Amino acid sequence: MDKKIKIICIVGPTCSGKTNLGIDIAKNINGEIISADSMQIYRGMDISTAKPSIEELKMVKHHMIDFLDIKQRYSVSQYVKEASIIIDKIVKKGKIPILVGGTGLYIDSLTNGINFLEYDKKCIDKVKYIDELYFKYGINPIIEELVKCDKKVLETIHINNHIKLINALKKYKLTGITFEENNIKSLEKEPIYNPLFIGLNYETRDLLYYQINNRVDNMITRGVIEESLAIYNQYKNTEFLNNIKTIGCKEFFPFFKKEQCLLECIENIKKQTRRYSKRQLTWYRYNTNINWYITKKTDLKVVDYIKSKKNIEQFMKI
RNA sequence: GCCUCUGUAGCUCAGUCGGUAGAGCAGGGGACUGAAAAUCCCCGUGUCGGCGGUUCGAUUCCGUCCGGAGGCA
Repeated sequence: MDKKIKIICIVGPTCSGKTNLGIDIAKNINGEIISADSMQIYRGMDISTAKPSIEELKMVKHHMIDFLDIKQRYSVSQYVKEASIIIDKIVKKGKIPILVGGTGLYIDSLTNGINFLEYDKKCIDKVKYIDELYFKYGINPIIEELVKCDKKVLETIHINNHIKLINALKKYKLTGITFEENNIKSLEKEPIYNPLFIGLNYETRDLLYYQINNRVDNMITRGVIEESLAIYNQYKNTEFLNNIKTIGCKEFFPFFKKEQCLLECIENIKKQTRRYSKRQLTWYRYNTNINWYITKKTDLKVVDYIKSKKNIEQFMKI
């Protein structure tokens, strides 16, 4: 009955041990890893995005990692499209696809089979005026246009969330249908994947935060400052600098500009990472299919791998 | 030892001319469909240092004790 493609998804907040577990599992069940991380896609930010090491990358084949220039923009729709092709290839080789990553939107969009409507590339120019409008006059003209074409979206998206409002208007202009209609349409096709979710987390928030703080200190000794400086120097006078959203990289820019002392930047990275992990947990909370492995210890690898292995074996038999 | 200042939320501090208190930060919760490590929304009860006194009523005034900072010996 179930012809869906079995796929293992390892999720959890940053610092919870996803990378290690993913590699362990992949080695044991003949799998390949598809990263689901919106920042590890970029080249040049190895330490700040906590990419797997060169040794780890040699152990197991990794995809969707380290392939894009910082100048390039990326999006969920591209991710779903490209990851799907890769998964298909892995399965055809007789191997197991293992999705590992912290970007909940990417994972859910893929596993829920969200179908993003294709835009006509010629149309993208038609939508540029929206950014200009916003730049010149702020959010009001955007709202005025939305009132005319997609009033309902204003009930869904908060008025202060300008990015989403702008995107909603662009979406309408590109597809001719409302935000809600787009969402319904995107779910019309049955998902082709059957995911097994494995979630990693710590027993207390304090422990998670302790791990995060430690990791940041560790990144410093491993050379994130140098790594970030190289990026800063390369893009400092360009528009691309603002595109860099990576926590653990962008926070150093005020230091390089001599606007902030180093210690402040480091503390800020810790804080931003803590907040990020909290947002990740909020994202995962609603997904009741996740099999959580909660630990008191700071090393999740051994015990939890054994537990998840049993789970995986069962899952593969179905 | 004496004098002065000080003790209020996890932290830094407002404030109440006596009617039991509020900001920032930290933190917590939530949303999320083409930027998602992004973006946005919501959340402040705490022995007002302890114990007494005055008062209908004290975190506020007075006394005393205990912290902390500074000054004089």
